[in-house]
Amino acid sequence: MRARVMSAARELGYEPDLIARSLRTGTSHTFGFLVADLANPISSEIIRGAEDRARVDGYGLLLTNSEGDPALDRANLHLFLQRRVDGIILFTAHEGERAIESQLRNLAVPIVVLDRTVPTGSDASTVFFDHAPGIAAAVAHLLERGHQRIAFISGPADLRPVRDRLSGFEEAFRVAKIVIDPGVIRLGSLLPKFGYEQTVALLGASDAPTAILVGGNRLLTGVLEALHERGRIVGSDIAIVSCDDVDLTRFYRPPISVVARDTYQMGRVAAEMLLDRATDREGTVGSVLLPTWFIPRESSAFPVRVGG
Amino acid sequence: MRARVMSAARELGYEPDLIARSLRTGTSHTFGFLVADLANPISSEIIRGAEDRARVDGYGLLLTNSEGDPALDRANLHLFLQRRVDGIILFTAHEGERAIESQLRNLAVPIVVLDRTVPTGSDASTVFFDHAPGIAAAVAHLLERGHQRIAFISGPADLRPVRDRLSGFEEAFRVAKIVIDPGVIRLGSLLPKFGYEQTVALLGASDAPTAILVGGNRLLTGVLEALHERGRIVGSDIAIVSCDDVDLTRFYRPPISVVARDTYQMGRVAAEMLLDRATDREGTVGSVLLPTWFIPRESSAFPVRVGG
DNA sequence: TTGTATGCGTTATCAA
DNA sequence: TTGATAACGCATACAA
Repeated sequence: MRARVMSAARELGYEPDLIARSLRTGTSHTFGFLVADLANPISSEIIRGAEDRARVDGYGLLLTNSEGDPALDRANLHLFLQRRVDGIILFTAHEGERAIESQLRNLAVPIVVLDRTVPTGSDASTVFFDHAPGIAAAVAHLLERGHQRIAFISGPADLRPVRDRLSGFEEAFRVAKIVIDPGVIRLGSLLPKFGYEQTVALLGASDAPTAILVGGNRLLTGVLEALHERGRIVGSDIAIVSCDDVDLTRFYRPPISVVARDTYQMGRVAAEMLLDRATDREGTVGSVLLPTWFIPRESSAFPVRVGG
Repeated sequence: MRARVMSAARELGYEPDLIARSLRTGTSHTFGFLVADLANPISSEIIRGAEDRARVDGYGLLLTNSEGDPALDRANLHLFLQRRVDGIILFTAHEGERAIESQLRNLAVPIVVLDRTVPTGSDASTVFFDHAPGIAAAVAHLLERGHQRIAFISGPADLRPVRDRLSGFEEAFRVAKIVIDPGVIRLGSLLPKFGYEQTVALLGASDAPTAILVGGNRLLTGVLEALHERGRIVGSDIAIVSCDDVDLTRFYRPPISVVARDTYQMGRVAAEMLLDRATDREGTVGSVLLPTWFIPRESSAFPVRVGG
C-alpha cells in the first residue's frame, strides 16, 4: 500500500517542499554565516570548511557579507533570526559592537563566534586561533638572527587577534630579555593602506627596523608596495614575516615566512559545534582553540649585520 | 486602530516569520548560488557582487560549493529546488554535464549560468566574459616584442573560457600572419599541478618557448613553481602573461602582465538578472557579455633577443 | 495498517 | 475600516 503511494509520487514528480516542512517542524536546516570581509581569502576558506561540514548533515549555508559595516552586520543578523536559521556563525570586523552584543545575550539560536571575544554572560560558542605562540616563534626566529629593531604592524588594538599577536610579540622579547621600543609597534587597521603608510613611516625614520612582522594578511600587499617603492629588497635589505600562508607569500621571490593556521578547519569546527547543538547530540556552549605555527622561509633567513 | 496593533506588536517583540510567509506567498526571497571552486578568489568576488546586489532587494544567498564534483552539483541543484529558491546562479566546473543540462531544460525557477555554454533550447540566462579580445591583445603585445614561440597553457578544451581564450590566441597569430606550432598549445586542466607539469615539459624541450601565456589564474602558481625550480627569471629569461589580476600578479617581482576582468561585476549582473525575473520588472531570459582587457607589466616588457 | 483531522504563521478573500 | 476564515504543504496525533 505504501509502495503504491511511492510509485505514484515518483510518477507525478513529487518533491517535498522544504519550506512547508520547516514551518511545521520549526527547523530550517540552514545556518546563517555572517562574514565581514569576503574579499579576504581567509574568509572563503572558513566558509568552505563550514559548508563542507554542514552539507554532510543536510544543512545549507545562508551567506551575508557586511563589508565591515556594523549596521549591515546588525541587519543581517536580524534577518537570519526572521528566516529561522538553526544556527549562526559570526565572523565580524569589529569587536564589542553594542547592537551585536545585545543580540548575543538573549539569543534564540546557537551562535558560534569566530576569533572574536564575546561579552561575559553570553552563551555563544567560540572558535579561536592561538595567534600568540606562532608570532612568538616568529619573533624568536628574528631575534636569533640578530634583529634588534623588529617592527610590528597590525590592526586595531581592540581586536582579539591583534591583541593576541601583540602578546606573542611581547612575550618573545620578554623571554629574550630585550626591552621593546614602543615606536616599532604600529596598530591601527588591517587594510593594505595602513600597511603601506606605516612601512613608509618606518623606513623614513632614522632608526628604521631591520625586520617587519606583518600582523594581518591583507596588510602585506601594502607593506610590499612601500618596500618596492623605496627599493628595499625583501630577504636581504629587510626581513619580512607575514600572517597566513597565501599564494603571495608562497610564490613571492624570495618566499615569505609566515605564521600559518588552518582556516578551513576553523570552518569545519564551527559548523560541527552548531550541528551538535542543533541536533540532539548533547551539544553545549563551548570554546575551541586552534593552533598557529611559524613557517620560516627565505624572507627572514639572512642574519642581520651587526650594527646594521 | 492599526496603531494599537503595531505598538502591541512592538511591545511583545513580534517578528514576522519569513518561513511562514514563504509558504504562503510562494516566494522565499532567496537565491541559490552554486559554485564549483570556492577556493578560487574569482569565485569569492563573484559571490560578493551577487550578495551585494541581492541584499539591496532583500534577497539572501544560499551558497553551496561542489569542489568540482558533478554529483554534488546535481544534488545541490536539487536541494535548491526543494528549498524553493527564487532563482539560481550556476558557476560549475564542467560543461555539458548530462544531469545538469536536463535540469536546465525544464526549470522551475530562473537560472543564470556563468561563463559556461548552455544547451540550445534551455531558457537559462547567461553572463559571459569576452576572453578572446583580452588574450588577443596579450599575444599581439608579445609578438610585437619579438616572441615567436609563445606557449599557451590552459584548461580542458571543452570549457568555454578555454575555447574562448584559445580563439583569441589563434586570432592574434592570424592577424600577425604567423603560423602556430601546435606543440605550444597545452590544454588539459586549470589546476596548478597542470601548470607545473606543462611548464617543466616546455622548458625541457629543445625549442623552448620565450613566452608563456597562462590561461587560468590557478595555473600560475604551478607555472611559477616550475620556473623557480629551473632557475628561470620571469621578465628577463622568459615572458609571462597570466589571467586575472590577483595579489600575486600585482605584487610579484617583476609584476606580472595579466588579462583582467571585473568578476565583482559579473556577480552583480547575475543577481540583477535574477531579480528582474523574480520580481515583476519585465525580466526575460538574456545574455550579457563582459569585457576583458590586457594590462602590460614588467613580466612581458622586455624585447626578446633575435634568435634567442 | 490505513485514514482523517489539526496546526505551524502567514497572506488573501469575503462579510459585516 | 474591521473581523473572521481559508489555504499554502507538511508532520503529527488520533481514530477507524
